Amino acid sequence: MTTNQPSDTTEALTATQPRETPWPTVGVSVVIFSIQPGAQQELSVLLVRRNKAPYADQWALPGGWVRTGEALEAAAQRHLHTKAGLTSTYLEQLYTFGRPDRDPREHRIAVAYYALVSSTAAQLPEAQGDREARWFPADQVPTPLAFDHDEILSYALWRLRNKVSYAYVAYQLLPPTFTLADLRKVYEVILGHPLDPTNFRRKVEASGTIVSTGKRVEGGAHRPPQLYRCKLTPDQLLTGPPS
Amino acid sequence: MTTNQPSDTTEALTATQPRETPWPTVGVSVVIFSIQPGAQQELSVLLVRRNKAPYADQWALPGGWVRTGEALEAAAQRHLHTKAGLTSTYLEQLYTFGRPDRDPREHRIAVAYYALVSSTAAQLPEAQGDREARWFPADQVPTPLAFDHDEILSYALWRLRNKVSYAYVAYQLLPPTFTLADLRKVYEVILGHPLDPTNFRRKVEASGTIVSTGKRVEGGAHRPPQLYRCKLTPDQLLTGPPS
DNA sequence: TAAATAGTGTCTCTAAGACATTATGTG
DNA sequence: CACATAATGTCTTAGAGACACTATTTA
Repeated sequence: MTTNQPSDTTEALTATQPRETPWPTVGVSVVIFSIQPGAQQELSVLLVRRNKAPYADQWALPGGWVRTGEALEAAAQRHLHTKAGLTSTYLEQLYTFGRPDRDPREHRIAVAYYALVSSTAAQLPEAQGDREARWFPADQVPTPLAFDHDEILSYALWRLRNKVSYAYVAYQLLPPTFTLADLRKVYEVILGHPLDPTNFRRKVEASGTIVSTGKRVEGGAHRPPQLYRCKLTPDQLLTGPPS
Repeated sequence: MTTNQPSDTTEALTATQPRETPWPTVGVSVVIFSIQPGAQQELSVLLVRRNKAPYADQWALPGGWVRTGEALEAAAQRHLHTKAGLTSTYLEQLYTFGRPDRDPREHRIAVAYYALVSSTAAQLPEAQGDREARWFPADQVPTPLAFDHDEILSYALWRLRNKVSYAYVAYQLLPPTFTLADLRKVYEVILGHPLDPTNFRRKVEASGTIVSTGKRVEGGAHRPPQLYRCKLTPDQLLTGPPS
């Protein structure tokens, strides 16, 4: 019975034949999104490379066990921190995946979350602990991912693309101050198509979710844009902005 | 260890002090919606009365264990059937509730589903198995419900009200043939406010989701309305109709 | 033919999108 | 001054909602 005891070393099992647990076990998986700073600003996802069977050497979503007595979201935050070295301002439950054969070792249910981290905080990851961790453009991940993580990822992408069009989640991907062009870029990158700068400005300004800091970007080759700050009231967190 | 073995009789435990399980256990809870036929057509929810501690005699959502090797949705369907005697055409995962203290006995995670059953199929329930089962108007349930079921129910209501405004779920609550007034009533009951019959008709007809059967309702005191049938194409299942 | 509900036609208002135009900074 | 991007203003169009009006059945 002790071999059924959950721990992070349980994954060291090399046996790939299914194990009969007395009931299904539970883990969390986290899809971590960010927009990488630099030239090609793309929507990116953090993946870790597995170093144990099953799916050894394949890329996977960070995640792991839920401990007895631990809230689901706390478990997600914990794995976000220990596996990816990140702290997220935004963490939302996605869906729970429970196909009995999704893990060849045993019936393990995964509660999937997605996290948004700001482009400033997202720089550091790389080589976290013993596992290799890397950012990949969201539409160019090294498929197939381990387990059913391809399915989880595409669902997360769908949800994010959906959510961005009716809620103010885009700010979570930006540093504290940003230009309107930055904000627009976030929407464009997530939605996958360009937006009219004119109409975008009008909608965002009408929403009342941003305040000018008075400062401007310096060093640009041309007319410098204003720097804004996000000002979200609680009731604005749900309903939203551009499409 | 055998006392930790999940089974439907585990609930017979009378001890209310928390039990340390090696890891969290998993169950499903199902919010079953229907619109009861008859005079006051209201949005209703099926509840079962608990006959064991904890929360003995209180009303609760039907649900129970997920078996090892059983898919989550299959577990939801099974409990829908055994606890409520119903078969649902529509079953959708809602959210997963995992607060460690949500069940006083142990850390049990609940994957919540909601089901829509047509008003014809919904007649029969009552006295299913040994437990009392009853339909309650969705906004007049006997609070507090057992566990965190109040929270689950209000989330389900929020989701249904939301979903009805962008997806064609209303048809799931109706018999195979129905009048436009019937369909409108479903929307009104879920949304909680009246809709303009004129504009409603226009939108539904424009959506192309209904076909006239050519028949009319007979026996009415006045001009008889047409009977329609739902004709949903796969790509219409997601995006939608009236608000 | 009166009552009641089914079903049609039309108007207004708002918001999204397209796009022309003006403003202001840097080389 | 040339250029590039920021920011403003205006027009068109599609859709939601309000509501006046016509049609058809039964008592």
